[in-house]
Amino acid sequence: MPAPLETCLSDLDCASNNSSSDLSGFLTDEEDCVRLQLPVSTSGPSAPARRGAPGISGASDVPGAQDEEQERRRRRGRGRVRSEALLHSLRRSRRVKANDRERNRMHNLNAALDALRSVLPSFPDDTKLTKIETLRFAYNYIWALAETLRLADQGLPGGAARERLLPPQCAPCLPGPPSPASDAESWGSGTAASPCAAATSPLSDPSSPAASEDFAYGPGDPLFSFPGLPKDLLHTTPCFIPYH
DNA sequence: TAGGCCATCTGGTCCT
DNA sequence: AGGACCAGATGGCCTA
Repeated sequence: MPAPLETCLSDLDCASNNSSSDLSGFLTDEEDCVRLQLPVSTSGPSAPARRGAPGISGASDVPGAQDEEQERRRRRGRGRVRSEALLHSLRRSRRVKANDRERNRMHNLNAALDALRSVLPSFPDDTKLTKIETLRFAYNYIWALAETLRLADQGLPGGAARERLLPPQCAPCLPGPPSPASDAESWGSGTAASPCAAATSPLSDPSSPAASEDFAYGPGDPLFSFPGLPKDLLHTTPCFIPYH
């Protein structure tokens, strides 16, 4: 008893899961027809012996014009079924290969995402950013770094610029994600009580979209912070990735 | 148990 | 024609 179609297809899936995208040769005539529980082509020397095989046809082998016509119809029918099966199998093989490519593509995408995570300031141990968090955080990080450079280029004397941008109190102020509550309190406030109050707040920067409600992360979001940069600056870092 | 995140499959669309 | 890309669907795993 040949394996049912579903089994054959799942076999194909298993083959693809083994990263075996080479499916050439799986569509050979008889083998495929057996696998797909379909009639084998009647062409060729072995065809007559297959006539009348169980499950294919109940026709007799008695010669005659009527029988020949029936046989021709039968052969045409078998051919159609066979071609449909081959078409189905062809589609299936293409799908399997496409799945393989898609899987590989997503693996590459994830590898790139891992590479991005690796260059972002690290969070506490065992904390892995999700995909969307990684993208948003990276955006914020780049924005903050660019903002730092921009401020540094505004003619502040070297040491002063650095001190203003990175006041000593702020250097260690973000060893990890701050609590949302404290973030919310310091969001854009720039109060004198803040250890980072001296830092420039880009919130006043008209080019900063930080205040827009369209942005994903608010002041309470831990992804607004990372070590080594002024808190005020960090907390006003925009994120252009809107919520849906 | 509900919700979030993820991997995978799938069909459609666009591009080369 | 075949590959890349995309978005929707689905099911598994984990956590609050």
